[in-house]
Amino acid sequence: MTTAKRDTYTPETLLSVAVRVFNERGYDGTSMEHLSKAAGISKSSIYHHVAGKEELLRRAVSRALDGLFGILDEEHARVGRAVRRLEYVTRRMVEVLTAELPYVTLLLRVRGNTGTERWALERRREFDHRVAELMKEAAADGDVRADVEFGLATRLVFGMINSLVEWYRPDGRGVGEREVADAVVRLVFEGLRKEE
Amino acid sequence: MTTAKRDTYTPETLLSVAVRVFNERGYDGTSMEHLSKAAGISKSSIYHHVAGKEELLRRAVSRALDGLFGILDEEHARVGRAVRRLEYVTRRMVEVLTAELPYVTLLLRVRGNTGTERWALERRREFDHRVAELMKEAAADGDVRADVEFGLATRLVFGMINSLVEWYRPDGRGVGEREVADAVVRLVFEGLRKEE
DNA sequence: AGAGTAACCGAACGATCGGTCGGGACAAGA
DNA sequence: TCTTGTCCCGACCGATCGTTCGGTTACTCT
Repeated sequence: MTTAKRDTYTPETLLSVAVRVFNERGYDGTSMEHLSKAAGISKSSIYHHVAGKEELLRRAVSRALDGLFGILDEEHARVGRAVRRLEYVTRRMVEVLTAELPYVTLLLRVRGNTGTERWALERRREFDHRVAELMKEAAADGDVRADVEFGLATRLVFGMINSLVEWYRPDGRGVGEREVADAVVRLVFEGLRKEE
Repeated sequence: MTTAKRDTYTPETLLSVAVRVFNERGYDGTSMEHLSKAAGISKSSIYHHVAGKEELLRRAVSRALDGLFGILDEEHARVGRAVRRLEYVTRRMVEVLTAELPYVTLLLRVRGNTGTERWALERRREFDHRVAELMKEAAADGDVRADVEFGLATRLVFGMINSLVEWYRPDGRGVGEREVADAVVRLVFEGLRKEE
């Protein structure tokens, strides 16, 4: 049996606990004492698995960033008409956000107080820039409205997608991931007003 | 001369400094030492003007909440067809967010660790609920698309508007408040895709 | 001149911060 | 049985946390 033994921590399982607490209390609002209570082991035992608090943060935001950048490597994000690639990236972003929700949540809340946080912010800006390029291309193709500047439109669309981390909860019988992705794509591209 | 003397702090002027630092470092990531450096007075002097760190937070989020709830009392938000009221509230939210940017920014980032923060979260939920009711009415009128559930649509629209605090900076020659409000209303109601 | 007060300060408080240290319990391999 | 390594612990570290205290300066009012 390969699935047995599951009572001891690994860096990964400890990370999942830590990320949950980070999101509940905020990274700065979480002490190692909080983490030790949530994990059920002593504070010093945490250091047997990870180097410290900041490494937990680095592991978490790395996982989120890998998921996001992975989207840009997919075929549908690289080939085809820009507006179609933009729509694909939009949908995939929703999927990655919901799949890696706690990690992306943490990523979107870093403020830049430490070196790790500043690195995360820089990578985020890089991702945003890549998507903004896509929006720019779609605008050049004449496929998106010209009366909203592409940089502004990009930020607003990012805002809508990223807001998922503030309210989406995957458990139980809420809205499903597919339903959210459909709603976001519809609202972003077609708008709220009923089509006549 | 009534405009002279402006070198001593009042609770209000101290608040504006504190809110700026809170937004730069996060509330939990800001120490009273940070505040004293930013204000140019000693740590203990801060307590001459305000009761403590949490009172600064309470004053700040109160100001933001007053601005937001004030919208709902305005005439255009109370009378008329629901979809028109919704459009009005959307535009006014952008205006309040930009006008009270640092205060609303702080409000949107509270996590609920203290009593003050939990109170702020509760009032925010109340505001969100009021706007969701508006969306529900517009849907009942048949004025907004029926293929996106109204609660989901409300959250996504809130997400787009609230994302302003992550990037909008009023200084210098960036995008103006009016331009942002126009862009948000257009994207929310008409969508990104070019109209044929 | 004297009293009152607003604005500020340095020093210190107990508590908590992230992190270190030496060692105990226990299972596996020899 | 002895060694080795994993996993964990309580006790403790110096630093920093939000806050308090006693006092000084400077201005206003009488």
